[in-house]
Amino acid sequence: MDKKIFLYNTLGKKVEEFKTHEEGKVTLYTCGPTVYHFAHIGNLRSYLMEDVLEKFLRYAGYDVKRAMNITDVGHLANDADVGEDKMVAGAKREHKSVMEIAKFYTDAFFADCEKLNIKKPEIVDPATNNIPAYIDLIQKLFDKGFAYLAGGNVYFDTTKLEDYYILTGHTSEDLAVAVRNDVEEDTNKKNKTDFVLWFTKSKFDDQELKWDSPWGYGYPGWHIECSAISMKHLGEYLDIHCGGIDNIFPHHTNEIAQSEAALGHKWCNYWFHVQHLNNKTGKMSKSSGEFLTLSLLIEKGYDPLAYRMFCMQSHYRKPLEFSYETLDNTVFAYKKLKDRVSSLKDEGEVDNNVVEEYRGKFIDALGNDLNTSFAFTVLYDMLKADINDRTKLFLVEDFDKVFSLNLTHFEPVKEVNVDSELEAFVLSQIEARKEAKASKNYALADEIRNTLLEKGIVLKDTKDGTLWEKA
RNA sequence: GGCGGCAUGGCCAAGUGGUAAGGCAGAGGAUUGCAAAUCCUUUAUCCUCGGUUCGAAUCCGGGUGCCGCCUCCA
Repeated sequence: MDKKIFLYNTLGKKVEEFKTHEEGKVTLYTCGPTVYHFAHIGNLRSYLMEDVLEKFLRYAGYDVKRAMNITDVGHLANDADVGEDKMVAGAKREHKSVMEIAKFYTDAFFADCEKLNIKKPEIVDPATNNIPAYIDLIQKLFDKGFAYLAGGNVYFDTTKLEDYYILTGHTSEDLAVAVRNDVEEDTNKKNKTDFVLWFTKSKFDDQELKWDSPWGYGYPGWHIECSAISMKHLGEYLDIHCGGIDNIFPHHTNEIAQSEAALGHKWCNYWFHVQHLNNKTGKMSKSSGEFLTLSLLIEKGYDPLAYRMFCMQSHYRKPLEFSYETLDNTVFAYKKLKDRVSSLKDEGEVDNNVVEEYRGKFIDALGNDLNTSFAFTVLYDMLKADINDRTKLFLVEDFDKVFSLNLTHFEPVKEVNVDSELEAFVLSQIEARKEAKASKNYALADEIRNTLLEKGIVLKDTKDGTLWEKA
């Protein structure tokens, strides 16, 4: 950690030097997925950039402890503020039990992550696993006078806080005028911004998942899980809390409210928010617009890692517009980059001075509010520089700890057992073509090349002879 | 209506006061029997108007456009 790292902090709305609560250690919390449907590639953009953040912090020398929840309890079903819990809706749609649905989509989520080389956080904890922790936390809020009971539900009283709007820049007047007209107001609340900590009496009666509590049989409000799960695993002081930008209000605002009310001191120092992925019509979301999943991209023939590179070429705090044109652009760039790396020879000796120089540039780029785009520039500059191939390979492998683009995983051109027959055939064809060329029978030479191409074999004539690869 | 973000060449994108990185595509050249691959060269005054400054893409103010949030969403 000899280099300073700077990150944009939503709390304060500016780029700040990153300092951990405990020297050399980072506690990192991520709002996990709600597992009632597949994640779309916009969701995955957030997790992807958070993965880059985590890997970069490790690269820079921090010991990172990261936790993530899985939301397998109630979220509402649709825009109109009516209907049933989303998990229940998902279960009905697919004729499965709620917990089966949760398991299915949790697995699907992590399968997507794996394809994108997103590391699974070492701590993943489902919301349904932590009911006693929510009850403890809510009890604490009662003891301290922040919670009240109304109409059977437990609410958090936001007026008891000094600065409820710390994350958003709103004022209480703003919301007083603003509230959307399609939302049915909850008359139990003392204040508009108060939120539910525990439901016993819900508009949504067909909740399948309910638990006993001191306030009655019911289920937790949707903010409490993140506070409780984070504190359970990461303690009273959190370094970084990540999430999508649309979680700033109300979810993260309310997390801060309940956490700091319970703890009696500042809870989390840095708030890291990833912007949306848009398409031409606007935000990609679960409830509106095009629902593009990773599986769909794969079906269309895209390498998930090309999507990873697509995201990293842009900045996490900029809205990114998805289009196939731009993705195709990245597909070419990714292939060219890998080809370039694969052509490096394992020659020379690793030059440690050069390594340190470029590692420094790489850390400077990413340490500047995770400037992934510039990190690629460092990579390209390094590949162009006048240094030996082994040093380049070493650095590519090193940078790839953060990029995670499998830049040094080359497809084996020849698989000894499986393709030896094919290899012999191709080599004989190459030899035949060479002879044809030597006798200036170009028609035959081209025919051989075209025939191989139809079989998916691409020939490359180089100074050292003809090479081939499977397209 | 309130709050917030964004606006750089065909596309993506860096840049945080000193005179426009990088990638992809395109063009020209080298190489090739021709191609592909590879290598070299090459393409902008930064949405608009005004201000501050010796000097602004970069700071300030007014527009315009796009996007998000305002208790379902990453």
